[in-house]
Amino acid sequence: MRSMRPLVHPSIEDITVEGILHALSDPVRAAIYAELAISSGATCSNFLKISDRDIPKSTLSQHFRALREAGLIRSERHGVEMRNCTRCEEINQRFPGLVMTIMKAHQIQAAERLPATKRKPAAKKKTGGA
Amino acid sequence: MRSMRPLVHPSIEDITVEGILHALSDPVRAAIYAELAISSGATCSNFLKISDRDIPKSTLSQHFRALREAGLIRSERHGVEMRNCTRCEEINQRFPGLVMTIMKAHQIQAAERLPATKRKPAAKKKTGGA
DNA sequence: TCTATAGTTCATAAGTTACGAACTACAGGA
DNA sequence: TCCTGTAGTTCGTAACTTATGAACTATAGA
Repeated sequence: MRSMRPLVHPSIEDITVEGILHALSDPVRAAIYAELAISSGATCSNFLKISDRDIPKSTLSQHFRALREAGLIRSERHGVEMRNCTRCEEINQRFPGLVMTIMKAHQIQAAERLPATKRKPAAKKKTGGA
Repeated sequence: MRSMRPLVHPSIEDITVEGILHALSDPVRAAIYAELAISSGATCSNFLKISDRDIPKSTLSQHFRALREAGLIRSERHGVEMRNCTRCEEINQRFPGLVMTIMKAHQIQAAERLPATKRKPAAKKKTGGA
């Protein structure tokens, strides 16, 4: 009988920059992380569809594991489901601005891919033009 | 007769966050990039030894290619050698702070690995205080 | 031309990732 | 208690990626 290995959450000092970059270099994982940063507590199956793409649940489960073992998220079982939240405050203490800047860059890139008409009007800059 | 494919330098709008993160998630590539950020113009064979590790030149060549094709560096042949420099200003325009913050995080991590006596005393902060 | 140096390409072995099938874990009935 | 449904994990394996030695290209200088 196979048993279920316990969830691994590295302690803050065992989190590495390489690990964080690698985890967030995958677009599916970056999308999951971005969503969790907004809606803490989301579960694995909340992500069976990501940006019009179906992701098999075994794949999703591995992505959550990758994020968890890179130290980016914390997962907790609640009954039959798994609630996830980011560890952004801890990580930000150790690597100031790192995760935030990465997610911001992902946002910039996503905005560029949208046709201009679908983009949210950019927040007005102080130096806003004519 | 095999020919030598031309160097590929993506234009700034084809550079992706995923690509940057993936390229810099490798410790050898991050070390190369860090060094290039200081000593622009370094060549491939300047890196045959990195942090006490010997890297075969074919491997190094692939790492330079990965950095180049991710858009992080620009390589130019000068006679028999290849001079490399970062594209940090361009990238910083498009993804503000991204590369700098990543390199800073790598530095923080490297400093932690050194025994305290070997660490450079941290630069004094403006708000540095008792 | 020949020789030396710098770097690239190719073949392939080693490592990593994606995903379906089968499983564990838990909750809520009957 | 057992049964059923839902959530997520593990395993096997196919597909992909990466590292490296050997053989190559490209260039400089004698």
